[in-house]
Formats: sequence, C-alpha cells, structure tokens
Amino acid sequence: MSLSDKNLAFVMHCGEMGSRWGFNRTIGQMCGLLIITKNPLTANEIADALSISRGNVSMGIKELQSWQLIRVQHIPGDRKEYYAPAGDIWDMANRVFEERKKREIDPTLSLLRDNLLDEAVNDDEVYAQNQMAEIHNLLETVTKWSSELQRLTPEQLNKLMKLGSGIGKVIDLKDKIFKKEKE
Amino acid sequence: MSLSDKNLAFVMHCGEMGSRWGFNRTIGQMCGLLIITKNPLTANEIADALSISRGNVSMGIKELQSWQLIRVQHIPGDRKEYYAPAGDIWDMANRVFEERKKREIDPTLSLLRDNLLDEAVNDDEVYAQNQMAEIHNLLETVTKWSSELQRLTPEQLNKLMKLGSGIGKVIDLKDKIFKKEKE
DNA sequence: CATTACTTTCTGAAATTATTGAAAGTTAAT
DNA sequence: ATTAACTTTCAATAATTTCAGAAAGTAATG
Repeated sequence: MSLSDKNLAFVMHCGEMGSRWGFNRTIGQMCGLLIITKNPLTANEIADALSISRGNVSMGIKELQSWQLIRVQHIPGDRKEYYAPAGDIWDMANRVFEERKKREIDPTLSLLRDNLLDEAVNDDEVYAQNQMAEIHNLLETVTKWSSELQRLTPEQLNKLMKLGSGIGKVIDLKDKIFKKEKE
Repeated sequence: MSLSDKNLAFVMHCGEMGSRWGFNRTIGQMCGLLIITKNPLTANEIADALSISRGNVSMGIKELQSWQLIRVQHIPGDRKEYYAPAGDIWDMANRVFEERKKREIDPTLSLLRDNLLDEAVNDDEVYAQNQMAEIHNLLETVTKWSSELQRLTPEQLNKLMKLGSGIGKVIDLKDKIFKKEKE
C-alpha cells in the first residue's frame, strides 16, 4: 500500500494545511489519506503510509472521531478496525464548519452576552459595550445563518449556490413581494 | 490608562481566542484592546496595558497591519504613532474572513487544480481525483459565494441576513419566476 | 551633527505542542 | 486461563512557537 506521487503530494498538503483547518499536521495528513483512499484502512496501514508511530495514529483517530470525520468499519473474520471518512466531502466540510463554530464563535458569544448584561458605569465602558454589542450582533447573525444553510435541502442549497450575483436581485424581488403581501 | 475588570476580561478572552482566529495570544489581545478603546493608543500604552514587551508589540503591530486590521494615526506635534482599528466591526470581520480564505482555501485550490490537470493512470488515482474534484468544487463555490456577499450593499446584506428560514422560500420563488421569464 | 524620541529586528530562553515507543489495556479464539 | 492480535495510554523527548529584552535602526529637533 503505497501512494502515488500525486496522491502523496495531496496528503502532505493536507498536513501542511492541517493546523489552519483546526487540527495538526498529522491529523490533516490522516484525513487527506482517508479521503483519497477508496477502501478503508487499518491504523497500521495509516502509520505505514504516513511514516508515523502507531501511537500517534491512535491519538489522531480519536481526534478525528471527535470531529465526526471518520467512522470505523469491520470486516468479517478480521479483528482489525478499518477507518473510512464519515460521509461525503460536503458532509465533512459541514462537520468541520460546525466544530469550528463551536470553538471559535460560541465561547465569545457567551462572554459577550454576560458582559452586555452589566450596566456600563462610565464613558469608556459605554464605548466598549457598544463595540461588544456590534461583535455580538455579527456573531449571532453568522450563527443563525450557518444553521439556516444546514437546514436547506441539498437541492435548494445547490440553487442558492448557483445564484451568484443573482442574489442581490432576488433580495430586492423578495422585498417587493413581501410589501405587496402586507398591503 | 488601565482597563476596567469587564474590559480586561474581554481583552483576555480575545487573547485566548487569538490562536483560533488565526493569530496568537498577544495579537488577539492587542486587537481586542484596540477595538474597545475609544481613542488610539501608542505602542507603549499597548505594552503597558497588556504587560508585554515593547518588542512584542512591534511584532504584533506588523502582523495586524498585514491583516489590515489596524491603521496608524498621527497627532500633530507628537512624534509617536497611534494605532486604531481600521474600520468598523463588520469591516474587520470581513478582513479576517478574506485573509483566512487566502490562507486556508487558496493554496489548496491551486494544488487541486494542478493535480486535476494530470490524467489519472490507474484505479486508485481515478478515485482520488474524483474526491479531489469534489473538494475543488466545494472550495470554488465557497470562494464564489464569499465574493458575492462582499459585493452586496450593506442594506441588501442586512435584508439577506434577516431572511432567516425564509431563504428556502425565496429560492423556490426565484425558481418559479425564472421559469416564467424563460417561457 | 549630535541628541533625543521613538520603532524594528534579532537572539536565546521559556512555554507550548506534537511525537515516539514502551507498557498497559482489551477482546476474541483456543 | 492462556495466548495472540489488536488498541490505547502515558511519560519522556523532540519540535515548534512565543516572548522579553538588548541591540540596531530611523527620523525629527535644535
């Protein structure tokens, strides 16, 4: 089981990007490897393919499972655990997105909420609170939006994506129609 | 110039989140501090407020400038440089978003493009290329979308954001109208 | 041009994070 | 119950990142 040059390049790239995507090099590599490999792999195969220790693979698997990016498969008559991506590319991207929201947005949102409950006692605090309120709004909007997007059917989503610059028109359109309904 | 408890809590939180947002602790703190402080600050004031070295502040400023998150201001008769956020919260969020796209998406997109140009020479490579094509599509879509969003007027954007679950309906609606136009 | 008031760069120390490999744990088969 | 085939954990070590403070750089002032 050895990777072609091109596939190896992809896997190594995933490693380099790993930390930017929210995990570390090894885990990025593992993720890339599992994505481009048709059949599920054992922990040992992963360790061999990436030239890393068996223990490290075990840690990585745990982490990838916590992100819900991989799943275990068993082959009858074989005691080893086989690992494969959990879902298609779109599913995985969604998971990463969700998980990052949890880590990057939610804690801040909760701190801001707390902070905004207190009354500001002087000018500096008033200014600060205004800014915090801005951030809070922004993050709430992003949060709401991301959950909306996940609620759409894949078909709707596709249409939305293809809309491109049409989106502006549609908003204006919606506006008109909504006004009429109101009348 | 010392921070109130609440403001300090916010600044420290920004520090803790810093690495998740793409920079490091110190830079996160600096960014938070500048956001909640009404008047621009000098490098020394920043160093004092955060109890970090002057050199470290200098590095941080450079980094924040590369993200286009802060700008320099001068006060007549004063040789010091004063730093302030570059734009409002929304502007800053946009910059972070853009910059992260550059770092997290663009390099991968370019690797994938290269890789997809070559012809696959065996089954494994065919499978791998299909997966890569999926990723490529996804990233292209995200890219296109984010640039679309930035093209909208703040007003349109606001409407879009407030649309919430209505977005599904609007898509379907657009669909019908578009069909009629075609007829 | 020398001094003063600043900013930037650099280096090694400290802190943090990742990795290995050996030991311990688990499970299934005999 | 023992062994064999695995997986997980963890302490030691390696690699990376961050940081303070000193040194070097720059530019305004007299």
